[in-house]
Amino acid sequence: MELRQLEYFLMVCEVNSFTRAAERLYVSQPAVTSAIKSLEDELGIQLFDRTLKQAVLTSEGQVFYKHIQHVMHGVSQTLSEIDNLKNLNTGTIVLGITPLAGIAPLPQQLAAFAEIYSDKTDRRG
Amino acid sequence: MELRQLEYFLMVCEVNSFTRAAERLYVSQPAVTSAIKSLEDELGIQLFDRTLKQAVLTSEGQVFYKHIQHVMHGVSQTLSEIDNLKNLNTGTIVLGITPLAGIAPLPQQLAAFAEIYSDKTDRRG
DNA sequence: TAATATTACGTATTACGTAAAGATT
DNA sequence: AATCTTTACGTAATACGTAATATTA
Repeated sequence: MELRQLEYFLMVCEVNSFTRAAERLYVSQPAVTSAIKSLEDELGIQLFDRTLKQAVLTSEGQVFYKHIQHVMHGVSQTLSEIDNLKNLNTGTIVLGITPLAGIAPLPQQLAAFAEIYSDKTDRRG
Repeated sequence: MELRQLEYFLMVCEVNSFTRAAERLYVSQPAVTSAIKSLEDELGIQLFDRTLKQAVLTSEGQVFYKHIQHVMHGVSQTLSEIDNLKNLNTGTIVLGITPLAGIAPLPQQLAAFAEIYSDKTDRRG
């Protein structure tokens, strides 16, 4: 099971069509068919009913859908948080000071840092 | 980002070593190195500090770890639920009856079904 | 030097697109 | 007939293992 397959799966669920899902994912229809098929094979269940004009979830597919929605939401949140870390919107600064260095230059350095990131710094006292 | 990479990542976190993670995953060390490295490249952050003898999470790695734990737990739950569905431990039976068929044979048929799956049937009235 | 992680490289797997065929209304 | 899905197949990308190299205590 791969995230790519799950992504394709959610898209097919949303648009109820392999063709339209492929369009939105910017891949070919066969790519979607193949991904969903291998997913079904691995899970050992059929996810969609293709007998109708629309691709509609089977009852098992519905169960899978609910779970996978949560999983992919978690993935999204993870990537967002990582992006925040990279942009320094979130983060923790660890200060280490040796006795010899002294604390004399500290206030000035902290002020300089806060100045640079003035729009992003949360000054707690 | 792929589930395989996340699986490798969690294992390295657990054992604090690429070598031991590889052993537990039944793959070679280079496979783990490569998977983690491509994950780091894609995320744009460094997940582990390798300067020490042990592979230890960076601060960003710790954030990623917490999120991914939840994601993978969700994946596990999903697979468990699907297994339950396949084993008929969970499921919904939809009954459809046409007027012509009549309801006369129904009680007998339901009784027969409940008999077969007596250990798994939740009879609600 | 002993233990650990990385790099190099050849092989096998597979995701993809194009083209053709099958299936349902 | 028209629309949607699947199958066939060739190509490009990549996951893996073995072997060699680098790095740190």
